[in-house]
Amino acid sequence: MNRTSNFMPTPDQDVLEVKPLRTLAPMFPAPLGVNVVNQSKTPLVFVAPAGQFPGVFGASNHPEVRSFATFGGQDQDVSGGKTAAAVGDPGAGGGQTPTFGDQETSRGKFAANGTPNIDVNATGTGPIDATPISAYKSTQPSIISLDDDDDDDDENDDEPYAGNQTSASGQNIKRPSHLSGYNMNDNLGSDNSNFMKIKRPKSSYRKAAADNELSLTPPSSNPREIVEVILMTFEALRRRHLQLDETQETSKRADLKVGAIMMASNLRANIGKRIGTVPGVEIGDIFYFRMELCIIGLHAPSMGGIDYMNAKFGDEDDSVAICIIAAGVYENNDDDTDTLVYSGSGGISKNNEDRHDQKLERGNLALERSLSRKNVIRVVRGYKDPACLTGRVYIYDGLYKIQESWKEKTKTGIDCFKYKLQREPGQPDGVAVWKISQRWIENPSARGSVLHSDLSCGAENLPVCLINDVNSEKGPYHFTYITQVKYFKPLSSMKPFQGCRCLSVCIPGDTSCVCAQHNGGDLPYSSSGLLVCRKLMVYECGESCQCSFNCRNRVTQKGVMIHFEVFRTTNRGWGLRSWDPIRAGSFICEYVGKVVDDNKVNLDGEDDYLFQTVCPGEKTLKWNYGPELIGEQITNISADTFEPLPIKISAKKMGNISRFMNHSCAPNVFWQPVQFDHGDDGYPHIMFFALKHIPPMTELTYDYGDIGAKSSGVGSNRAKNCLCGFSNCRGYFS
DNA sequence: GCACTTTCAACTCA
DNA sequence: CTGAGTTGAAAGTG
Repeated sequence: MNRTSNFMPTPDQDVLEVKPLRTLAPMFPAPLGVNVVNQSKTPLVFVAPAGQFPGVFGASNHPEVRSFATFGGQDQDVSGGKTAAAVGDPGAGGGQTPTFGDQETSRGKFAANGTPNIDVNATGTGPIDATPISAYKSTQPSIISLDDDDDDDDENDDEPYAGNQTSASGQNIKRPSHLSGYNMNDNLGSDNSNFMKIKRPKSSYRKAAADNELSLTPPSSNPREIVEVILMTFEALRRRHLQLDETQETSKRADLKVGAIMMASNLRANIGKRIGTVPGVEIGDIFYFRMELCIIGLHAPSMGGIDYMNAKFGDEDDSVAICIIAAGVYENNDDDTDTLVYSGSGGISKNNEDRHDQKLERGNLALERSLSRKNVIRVVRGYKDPACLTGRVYIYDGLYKIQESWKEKTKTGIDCFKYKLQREPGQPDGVAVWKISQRWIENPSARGSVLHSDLSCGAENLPVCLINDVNSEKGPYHFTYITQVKYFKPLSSMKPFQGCRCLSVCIPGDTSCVCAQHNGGDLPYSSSGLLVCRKLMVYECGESCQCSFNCRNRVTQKGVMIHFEVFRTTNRGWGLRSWDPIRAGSFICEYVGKVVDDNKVNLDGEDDYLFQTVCPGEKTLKWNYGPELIGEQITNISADTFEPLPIKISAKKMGNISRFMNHSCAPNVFWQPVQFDHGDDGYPHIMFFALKHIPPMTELTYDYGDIGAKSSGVGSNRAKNCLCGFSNCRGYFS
């Protein structure tokens, strides 16, 4: 396999040469496209916690069957649910009608190649990206170290790209020579006081134990995976920072702090500016912080709306725009998904005195130059987060070109530059998917191809649509929709759950909260309900707790909060996806079904809907990584130490939406044991959480597990061939 | 290289 | 619940 191919322009492309304005040094060292991965490094080193789940046999429950929905089986011999998330060859799907299924497919599946499925080069005469290398800190382990020899690592050839990154003006990007600045134990005359702005209590920046040192080597040369690792690390650190900040009265803005850490540690992708697509970033990708755009190389300014750079056009240099954020700060109409009128920057001010006409400089000038140079410009659109009143979501909407520009007076009477951008043809839908799914949320009847408006018949908080826009099949085989797990013994006979005595709600940092103690001292969810870390077990507050139902430590027990649809896939039965964007760490749903007696499980024959706690692949196991960057122990579970739970749940005859989630070796969902209504840790609730940010209409998949790994051994003959086709596909699943 | 400026953030709190 | 006020990081600019 040609490991460099993802980064190289094809030789015969009409390549635009991009070079720094003020240096003569080439932007990237030869040879072009040298890969950024050092294979010799161990990927991530995890230190797994000791211990395992106590395997006590539990009792049962009086599960409440809140609804009874049945569906006639069709004559077609295709089951829903547990089938491999087969990935179609992009070219093999000929004849498919363009549907949202296709849209979804193009997002998830083509991701394996990390190659955007549009040919920017073919879309006209405009210049193209000629900075093909997705730079990544690969050769130096990112560790927190007290070891400060004050040497000048800028001359260290271990960082092949260090001296070659440039800013838009061609200046070398200043980088830290070491990470010791984060150690609050000593200052050591660090050469960059920027580090000291990152405030963390001394204790949390202590040196990581030697056996915890890791190198955050990307999992592969696939730029998509690199970007995902960067974003997952950012989010994991941000959630943890938030958690720490709550208990200590430190300042907030975990996004900025973590962004700075990752910048300083060079844990970022696509360093160096470029015109056109960014490797590993796909149209429709969603983000929740500007810093995320920053660290993956999509949009460099941390606040500014216009990203621009000097590029060479023939023999001439020109400063052109490369990416804009349209977040509705200035006046703009946002009805059309293919055109965008963007306002130049400057002029507006909070107090009216400072208001002035916009000037044709910086970003505005770059946009003007892009109009004449006709280069493509990335567009990111920002919207209010429907799930969070104060939050924002950013959606990457692909490449646009400026068609015209003009100057007009705003309502407040200042001159404002306007730029009309037109979306390049042939790109998959980005914001259009967002807009239409938002419309369905407001008005579900606008959704076409509906077979059933609510599979749950009112049992869930929100209706679950059944959709088939692929073929004539009328629905999955008969099953009963239930919303709670059915244990084989009554709940009252199980070990009781020890609750807390917090009044009103549990407060972070309250050392007397029994529930926090169960969870290792911290509340497991952030204030917005995101799971902070993956754990062996999460203990929510339950009925035996004194706190109210509004307590933050009650998330999964409140049930489904997402607008789901069960939809017909093209080649793997029925699948599950969402109309809502889902943020990493969000609760999705519970694996509901009938808990089966371990002694009988093999007598029941084949059960495609049997959930077992089989060890998942490393993408799932690595969800938390990054704690070592703030000097904490790594608490991840590894495949070697993973211990399955005795619980087995069958959703064959009764279940909920989770029975439709397909398998993938590159999943976007993971399972997490959660307890709140009994104390038998061998039989917890199996709750699903988002592994990463999931755009609307993306199929939800989790890793069914690797039966080849150390696991229960039960059902090892049940292996199915996996067709998911991702670069690291194991080839089978349980 | 340093100080300063600019900026379609992201909070908090009244 | 909204808007004003506050604290910001990165990178351009001189």
